[in-house]
Amino acid sequence: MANYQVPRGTQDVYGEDIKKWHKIEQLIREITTVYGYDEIRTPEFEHTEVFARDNDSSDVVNKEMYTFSDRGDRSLTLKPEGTAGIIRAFVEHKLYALPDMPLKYYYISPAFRYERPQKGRMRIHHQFGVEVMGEKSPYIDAEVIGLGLTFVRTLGLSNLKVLINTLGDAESRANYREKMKAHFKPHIHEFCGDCQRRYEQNPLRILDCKVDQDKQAMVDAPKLYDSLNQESKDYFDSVIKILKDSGVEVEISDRLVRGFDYYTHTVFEIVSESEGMGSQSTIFGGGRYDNLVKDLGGPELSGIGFGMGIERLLVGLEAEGINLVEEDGLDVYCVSLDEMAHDYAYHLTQVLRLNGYKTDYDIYQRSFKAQFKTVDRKKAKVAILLGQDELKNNQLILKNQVTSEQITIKEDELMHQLDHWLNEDHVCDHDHGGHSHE
RNA sequence: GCGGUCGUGGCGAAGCUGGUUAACGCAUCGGGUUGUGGUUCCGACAUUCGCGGGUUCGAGCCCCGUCGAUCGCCCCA
Repeated sequence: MANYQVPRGTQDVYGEDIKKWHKIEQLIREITTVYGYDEIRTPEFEHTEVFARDNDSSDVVNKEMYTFSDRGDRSLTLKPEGTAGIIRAFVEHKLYALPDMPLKYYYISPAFRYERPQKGRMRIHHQFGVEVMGEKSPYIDAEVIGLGLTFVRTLGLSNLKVLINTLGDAESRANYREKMKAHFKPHIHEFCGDCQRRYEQNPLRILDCKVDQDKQAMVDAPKLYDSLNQESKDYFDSVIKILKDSGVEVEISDRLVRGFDYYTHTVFEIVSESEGMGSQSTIFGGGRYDNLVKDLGGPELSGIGFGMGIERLLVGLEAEGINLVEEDGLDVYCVSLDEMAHDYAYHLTQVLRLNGYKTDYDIYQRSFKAQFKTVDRKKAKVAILLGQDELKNNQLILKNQVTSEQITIKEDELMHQLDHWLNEDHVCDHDHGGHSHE
């Protein structure tokens, strides 16, 4: 039996939902513009090695990638995240040679991950993300986090928590890694299978474990911060200070490690604390990466970025009862009373549309009553009534649906009257519909 | 990848221990004497219960499989 459902973990977006997406995308463009970020678009798939680098042991890379063969022996992978492809482009086009560092990019892109779907977790989801590459400064870290926060707050989210941590530089991490291995060595057999695997591959991630959270060895585990060298500590302290000085309340979370192995120094996660997020509460998260550019064949340049799941953002907005889209009704609806008037209604509708009025008419030539119901349902502000008598005398009946005022006018007065009703009343309203009739 | 719940018209949702007309609400459409709606009244609207197979004289209700959703784990946006 053919399966004509959307594939698992994917969805169609239409109706009210697509309007929310438009709103979000519009705000992304506005805010990134103000912050000076340019858009970058990279392919939906890359050579597999762009994502699967030897030193990355994350689950996303290890078991969730959509990898396929490109007819020959080339292995390609649908992008599971946004950063790697952008770094690849950064290196490939030698963008680091451009005059004004750092380079600031944003993207809106699908991401593909083979996972078990859940609320706020799809097999195709979309990320809004930014990357700032080529310079390393605590001000940049603060700016990136601030940009993301400004964005979600502008949309209306307020029930948020900003978690932040540092992984330090390579030296500090190596140092910590040894301490962790030494600490867990006598106890590791008591831990879950995942932890035992992490112990070998990336001991830092043991801290992420939810199962063994309460074990004594976990509680006593060495703190990452204590293994940091002075430079790493200073860097982190600066980031925190700049954030606090700019009014961002952060919660330092020394258990925050994050899934991708390429992070160094600052890592952060902005979570929604609203009920109804399911078990996926991170709205956006990211961190700094000192080695990724080099790993992808470029020079030793640092970068930082975040990824924000738009589907998950939508869940968060829903959870806080935020309505992004207000219904905007028609400006005008043409009601016609017989066949001749109907023909006239069609032409009048076109004229009004060309003049920038959102106009519709009844294509079915239904009854007067039915047409008026549509006037209501479509929230038309003005109804134009067309009948034999009016046609004969070159007149139109205009009914203002807001005030219920009804007047009969000459045909050539129409534009003036509509302008009066629909525009002049709102001269103080900066957010008017944007009619383009001069 | 593991465990739980669920899947009935555009939407929400009944359906008793399997029995034959698949409630009800919202929305939609038509009408209440031919040119004024949002109220109200009347009427219409699922050859069919995610899909496939099985048990049975008979299944939306039972069994198996499958697809999907959802919750928790894992992981992440």
